[in-house]
Amino acid sequence: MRDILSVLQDVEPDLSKSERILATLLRSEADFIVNAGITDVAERAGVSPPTVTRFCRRLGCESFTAFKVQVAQVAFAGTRYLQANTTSVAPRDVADSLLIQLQEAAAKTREILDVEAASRAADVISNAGLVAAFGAGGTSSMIADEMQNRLFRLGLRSISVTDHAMQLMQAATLRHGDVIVASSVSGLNQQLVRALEAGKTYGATVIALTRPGRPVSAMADITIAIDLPEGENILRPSTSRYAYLYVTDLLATYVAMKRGEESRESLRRVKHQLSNSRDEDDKEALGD
Amino acid sequence: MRDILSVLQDVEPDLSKSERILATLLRSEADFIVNAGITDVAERAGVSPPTVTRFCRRLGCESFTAFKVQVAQVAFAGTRYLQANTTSVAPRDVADSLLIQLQEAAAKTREILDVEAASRAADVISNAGLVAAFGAGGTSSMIADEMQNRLFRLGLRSISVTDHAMQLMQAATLRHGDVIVASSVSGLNQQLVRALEAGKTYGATVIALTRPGRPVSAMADITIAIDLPEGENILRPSTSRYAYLYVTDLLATYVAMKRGEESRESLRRVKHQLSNSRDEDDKEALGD
DNA sequence: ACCACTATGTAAATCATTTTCAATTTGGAG
DNA sequence: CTCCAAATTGAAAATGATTTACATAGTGGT
Repeated sequence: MRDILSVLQDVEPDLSKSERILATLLRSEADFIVNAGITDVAERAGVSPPTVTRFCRRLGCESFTAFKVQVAQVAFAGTRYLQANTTSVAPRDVADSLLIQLQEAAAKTREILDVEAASRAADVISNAGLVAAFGAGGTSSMIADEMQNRLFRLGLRSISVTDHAMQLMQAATLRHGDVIVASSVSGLNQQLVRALEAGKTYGATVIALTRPGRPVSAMADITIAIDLPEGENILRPSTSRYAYLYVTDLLATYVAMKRGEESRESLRRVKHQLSNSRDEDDKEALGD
Repeated sequence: MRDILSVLQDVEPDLSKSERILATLLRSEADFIVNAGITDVAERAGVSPPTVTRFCRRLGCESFTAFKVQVAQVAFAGTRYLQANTTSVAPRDVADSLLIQLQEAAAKTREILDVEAASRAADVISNAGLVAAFGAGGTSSMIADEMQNRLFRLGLRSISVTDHAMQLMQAATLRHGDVIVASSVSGLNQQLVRALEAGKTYGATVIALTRPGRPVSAMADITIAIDLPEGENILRPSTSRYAYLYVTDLLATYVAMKRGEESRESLRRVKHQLSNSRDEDDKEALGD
């Protein structure tokens, strides 16, 4: 289902004068439209209600109400998200823009997510002798650490290796039943591929969180595909870290559920030790 | 502005029988409601139209149309996000549930975010002699690392310290003009507080990403408040990591913008070296 | 078992939206 | 420049959806 703003972009060329006024209103005051009747919208734009109806039709909506729903879906947080690629440097606008990028990255990932593959991966991890999380570079090493951080709490033996030489060495020590969880945003990391290759020759299973159809994925037994377009603004961070973090969370949650009581007991122990040493409120989250 | 589902959760206890049917329908078939009239909704639920109107009012909406807009804002991805607290263990449901938690965490953070404080914090960081990112425990140490990872790319001298003893030692070496960025989800971490105290006595400015009104915040010159309720399901991860990551991104982006050309040049260099050594496609993101 | 209060539905009334149609404007050809 | 045809727009009527008012059924407490 296409969103109403991209439709607007398409039909904009053959819009009439009054309709262009409405288009501007839509882009700048979507939150107003969402909470107004057709009369209010017409008045604010200085056109007549029938013109508004016609505008909605032209945008592919059956009625004004259907149109409003579409607008609401785009303006979901009720505010100024529509200026997602705004060039504004006002702090509030930058914050909003960043937020919508985050939301889009996560939603897109969920959309293309192969839950079946993720579930199988969680199965393999649940029964692993050792889980080695491999990754290098900003996002990937963060994910490797996070994966380790999440899995050890569930009572799994796990390590994070973010150095290529160490990955290769660690891979050499693996055996059948062990698992490598490899993250690579580009999917091109040759040194990582070499480590995975080594691990496989010793019987380890390779799970890759990466872009499909690239060397890292080719080496994996199970690939959980994550494929996001990167933004163009070099000053802005890549949103892929949210996608990777989401998938890591998901895998950890699946593993926790599969292991059930075993994981619960392990988490309880971790928490017990933490709250003992810190005399903190028992309700605090696991790990600061 | 509270979202309609949290309102539903609140008022659920004093809902009548028919209204409960509608609540179920709302949770399971929001996408249907969004594209239907009040008559259709009434029919599908087996109740009368006035009951639907009354249900909407109880949820704080002026009219059925206003209600539909609210629903559309929550169900923006057109699917089944609404079962946020589902007890289903089907992989797809778990994935959706995790996603909505992520989205909510980010949206909530954006809502209560003090952009003015964040902007001031970015100013301080931009002009720092050294930025020391402190954090310990799962989320906070990840954030400290990430902060360092983001800032050094912008040409700032920065380090990440995730060990309490090292934090104290490092703090002792700081001087006027240096900055500590401290993360603490609980806000109670006493050892972190001690390190901050030390840093301040030597003239460092303290920026805290933490829960307001707690010891860590009390020690900070600038607090960027992050305050999220934690879920009850122990097997599920805390969503606060997304909120912290979001704020980290935001700070890094502000800093990058404030430093402008200086940061751009630094990023370009980092990228240049990376692509030289890896012979990767030049379009790849900075750092894997 | 009765009463009072709440919940729900029916039908009428209201209100918003859409359709129809007439007026105005625009663009092109003579 | 002027006239005509087509497209655009708005006023008013018509439609259709939603809400209100009221009556009935149900529920819980004394």
